[in-house]
Amino acid sequence: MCPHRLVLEHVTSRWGVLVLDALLDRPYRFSELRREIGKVAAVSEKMLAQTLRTLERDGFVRRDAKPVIPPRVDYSMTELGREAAEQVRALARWTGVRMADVERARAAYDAAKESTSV
Amino acid sequence: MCPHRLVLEHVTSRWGVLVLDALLDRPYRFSELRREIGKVAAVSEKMLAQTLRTLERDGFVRRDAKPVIPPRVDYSMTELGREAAEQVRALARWTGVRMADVERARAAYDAAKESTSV
DNA sequence: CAGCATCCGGTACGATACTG
DNA sequence: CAGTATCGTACCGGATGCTG
Repeated sequence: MCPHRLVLEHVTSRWGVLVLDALLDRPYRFSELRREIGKVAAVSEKMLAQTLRTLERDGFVRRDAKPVIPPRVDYSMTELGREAAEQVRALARWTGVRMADVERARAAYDAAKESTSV
Repeated sequence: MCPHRLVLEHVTSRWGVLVLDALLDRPYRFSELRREIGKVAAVSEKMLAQTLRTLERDGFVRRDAKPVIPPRVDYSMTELGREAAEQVRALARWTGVRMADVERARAAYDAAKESTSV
């Protein structure tokens, strides 16, 4: 399987999309980011950490851990990540814009199914 | 959860990406499409059928079943689907172009981990 | 050929508890 | 605060067999 397909899956993954979208606007601390994303969909600590690590490893997200007590870790976008995030956001926006068409299509589809089954 | 997030997930799903990409070039019959996608990654009949149904319901794919024996079903893109597919393809292309950067980032990340753990 | 029904294993994911 | 470790589950997705 093509290696770049995996990268695409990381970027378009459930939480990857939301992380990229949030970090595109400004850096976030861990819990802060969790709360921000939580406005849209509840993400567990585990999945957020995992997603961030994956994106960091792929070079999309920069992790900046300050050696202080209490711990403080800031996440921000790299230039590479910014390019990815912009495309992801464009696609996300597009789905928003076209949502009405999608729902119309769904209604038509469901209506057609209904008439054949009854 | 925002409804358009679901649409995004359909479009960027494992097989959704490949289906959209293939149908962007030309219409396909079911098994033909399965073979075409199979060049990249093996998809089961079940998942292909499921993916196609979802994309059809969302109004991205047009399904044209001819009432003949043996059955013949052609799948093609709607205008809405074409818009989505083009963005998905652009993102897929981008990951291909930037793959070298990603791999360099991964090597750096793994090397850093290695030195701290040893 | 197209595609639905069924079963079944892997893993993605969430909840909770614990650590530095 | 920022995670890791562990556990339990729900669902994704594959294999197989059957129908029109």
